[in-house]
This record gives sequence, structure tokens and C-alpha cells, in this order.
Amino acid sequence: MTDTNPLMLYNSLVRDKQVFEPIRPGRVHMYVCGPTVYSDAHLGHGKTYINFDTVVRYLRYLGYRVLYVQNITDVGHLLDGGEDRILKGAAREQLQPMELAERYTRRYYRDMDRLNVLRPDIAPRATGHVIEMITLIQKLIDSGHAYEANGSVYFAVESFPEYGKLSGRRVEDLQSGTREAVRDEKRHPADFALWKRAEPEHVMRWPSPWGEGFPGWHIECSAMAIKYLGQPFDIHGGGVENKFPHHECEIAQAEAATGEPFARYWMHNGMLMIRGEEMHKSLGNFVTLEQAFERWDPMVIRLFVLLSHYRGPLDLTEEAVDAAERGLERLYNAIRTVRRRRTGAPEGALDPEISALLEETRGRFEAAMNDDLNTPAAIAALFDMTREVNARLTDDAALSDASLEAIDALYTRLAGDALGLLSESLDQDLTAGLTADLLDLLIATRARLRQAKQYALADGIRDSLADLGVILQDGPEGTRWVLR
RNA sequence: GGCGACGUAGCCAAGUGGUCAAGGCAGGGGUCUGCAAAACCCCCAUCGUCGGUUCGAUUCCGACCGUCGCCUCCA
Repeated sequence: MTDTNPLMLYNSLVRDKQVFEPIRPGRVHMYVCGPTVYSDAHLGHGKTYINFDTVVRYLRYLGYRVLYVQNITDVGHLLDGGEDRILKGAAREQLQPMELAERYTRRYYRDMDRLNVLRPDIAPRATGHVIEMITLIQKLIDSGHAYEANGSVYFAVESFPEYGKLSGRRVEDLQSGTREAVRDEKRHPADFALWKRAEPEHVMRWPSPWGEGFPGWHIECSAMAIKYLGQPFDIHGGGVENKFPHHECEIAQAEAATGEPFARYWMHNGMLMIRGEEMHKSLGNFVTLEQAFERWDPMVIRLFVLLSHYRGPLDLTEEAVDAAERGLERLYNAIRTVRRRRTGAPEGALDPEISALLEETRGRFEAAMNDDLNTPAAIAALFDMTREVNARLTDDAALSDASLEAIDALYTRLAGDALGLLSESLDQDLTAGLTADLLDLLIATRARLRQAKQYALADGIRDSLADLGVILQDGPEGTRWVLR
């Protein structure tokens, strides 16, 4: 743990920042609503899971042992028309539902891996937990919080007075958006489905005490969170757009069934916008992560996301992401130089001024992060440190190995471990031995040309390499190359 | 209509009741370089509008304008 101010988190449940105190000392149990795996993950998923990955990373940075559960929704998440997203996707791609779910689950993790989003410790699938859901639903029926109607089961919102406490809504104010067909089955328009009767043509179906059917979307998260994290647990996260009804319903189900509180801290992240508009297929501004990666390095996307506060909306424009790209390059350049300098650096103790700089940076970083994960302010501390480090690297070339090692270590810990911003992208110019040897040959040749003042030829080599994506940088210690 | 969020420099984005405000990108001027690149130094904002509270507000309150989210099972 640290010696700075305590970790404060904004808790949607109380609409204020609170000192974070885990239920079990030193441990954190955390749940985040995972994706519905019916198509490729998009930039919005990227923001959400980067945001919560950063929460997990920082908690671990602080020394907590974190148990992170993020589900995979592979059934029950319906479209407006009542069609199951998974079934629709399966029909679209002529696959069995589970083939589809498997395909997009793998692609989801592939994209998240590239964004340096750590995989959850447990990734339960909804279809693997139908028994737990049925058990929970039965409990709700037995306790009078749910009722069966024509093979479907609904939660009775009027039986749970606290319904609405997360989203600030009152049952009386809720409009009924329910489709005509099922409106008659409900006792109250705001009642929501726990279990749905499967029509004959519905492929995804399970036997239950109420006949063949499938679970509602909300009950999945309650059942899986309780199973793996216990009740109550520490942190529940998700996109703000799911605050109502999804999270509100999760609370109602879990707390009505057991009488125990569900999650202590509710964290909601803001949505990603594209040029001022919500990203939506119908607006034609839908960008999958795979598409975005063709344009930008995943770490650029990650930095861009962390450059704004997780709770706010984030408006993506090409200009803004390009700016983040340049910023990342600046950070990487400094780290690369520090690491290179370690070869052949003079022995010696850690420079007291460097030590002070690193301590100050660490303090500012932690103070910012402890204030409800203020990543923009934390990153500002890193950039300030980078300016100082660069100045030292240019001015006197005599930084001791101990100093360089300490700088490297802090970058690794803050930018790498806590923010997840360092990946193989950083080391890309250290790859491919043969390529590096050939480049060294070219650089040596160019050096001779420069000595002979054959600048036109020397610049020609530099320009040609630039076209291939290799940037040459001449410095007092010779020429270095980096990939762009 | 109900609930909620936001409006800070050319772009993105933190933040604070009282030396009129981080950081990144872009831009201008320097240093360094054969020229570049990288890097460093300097410059570049009165905080949506109008009121109010206060000795003093960008930061607190109200109204208005604007943008956005949820309510209609998108992360």
C-alpha cells in the first residue's frame, strides 16, 4: 500500500466519491458486465474494457489481490423486436448459436489482448449457468418477488421497494416499453422477465420448472456474480447505458432473493462517441476494433482512452487519436532511449535528483489515480517526468546505470503495470536480428558517405528507409533507427 | 414528458473559492544538427450566456442557451 491519500472511488449508488474499503482486507472481488458475443467488438467495447482493466490494474498496483469476473453473454440478450442477438447472428452467418458465440468470444479476446486488457480471472458463460439462474428465479418466486405466467417468469418490481435506487427512477414514472404481446402477462408494466417461454421455433432452450425456455438477460449477471464472488462483493462495473434497466434489475434480483446487499461500489464508465454522435450501426459510424487497428496501434487507442476520465463521454475524432499517437511516440522514445543508454552506462549510485524526480512523479501519479482513477492527471505526471528525463538524457550523458535503471523501473511500473500502456509495440525496433544487421550495414555506409560529405546520397538512403517505415536519427553517439 | 451528465485555448482534455487554470497535439520563436529527425527552452485560454451568494468564482446557487445519455433490454 502507499503513503498517499486513500483510494477514492465514485460510487453510482451514493452519487459521490467514497473511500474504497474492501470487504475482505487486501482482497477485491469485482464484476464487470461482459460482451454479448454476436458480432465483432467495436471501439465502445474498447473504451469500456480499457477503463475497467485500468481499475483492476491499479488495484493490483496498490497491492490488492483482485478476483475479476467478467461474463460472456451467449443467450438471452434480446433485440428490440424480441429476437435473441445470438440467434440472429447465427442465422446471419449460417452457424449454430454456439459456433457463433465461440467465434466472437475468441475474436473478442484477441482484440482485448491487443489492447493490453488483462483477461478476467473467471469468464463465465451464461449458457453454462442456467441451473444457477433457475435456482435463483425459484428463490424469487418462493419469496414472493416473482411470478410465473404462461411459462414465463417476471420479477414483481412492486415487491421490492428499493427498485430504482441506483438509477434514481421511481416505478410510477416508468413508461412501459413492453411489446404488446407480453404486456398482458405482467402484473405491472415495469416488471421484467427472469425467464422466457421458448416458442417452438426458438432453438436455444432449456427445461425448467415452468416449461422449456431461456433466461432473461438481467438474471445472468446476478447469478454468475453471486456464484463466483459471493454476496455482497466489492465492485460492480459496467457502461452507464446499462445503469437502467440492466444494473437496476441485477440489484433487485440479488437483493430480493437473499436480503443481502449485492455490490458495495457501482462504477459506470461514460460512452464513446464518434465525431459527436453515439456510435450506432444505423448512423453508419460503427467502427470495430479490428478496423481501428488498421489505422492505429492498439496502444494508441488505449492512450487515447486513458487521456480522458473514465466517467465522462469520450468523443473520438481522427485528429484527436492522431494527437494521442504523437504523444505515445514521445513517451516511447524516452523509454527506449533510457533502455538503450543502460548499455555501457557508467557505474554509480542513484542520482539524488533523479531519485527526487521519480518520487515526486510517483506521488503525483498515485494521488491522481487515488482520486477516482484520474488517468489524465496521472499521465500528465508521466509527461512531466518525461520532459525532465529527456533533458537529462540530452544535457549530460553521464546518468549512472543505477539512475537509468530506476527510471526504467518507474516507467514500467506506472505506464506499464498500472496503465497497461507498454506493449511489444515499444520493443518493436528491437526485433528481427537479421533486419537489424542489415540496417546497421546501411547506417554504416551512410556514415561513410556523410564523412565524405556526400549528403545527397546519405539523405537518399534516409529517405528511402523512411518510405519503408524506418526513421534514422543522427545524434552525438551515432545514428539510431526507430520504426514508425 | 421524467431521470441524469456535460459545455475550459485551433483540436483533445484535467482541475481549483483567492499568486486568473495540468498535460498531449497543432502553431510561432530559439538551441542542437551538414540538412533533417528526436530532444530541450520560450510564447499561445480570463474557463457557454445572464443573474445571485461572497471581500473575491472558472470553481457555490438559479435561470437560460447548447450538446449528450437513459427511460425504447447498445459497452
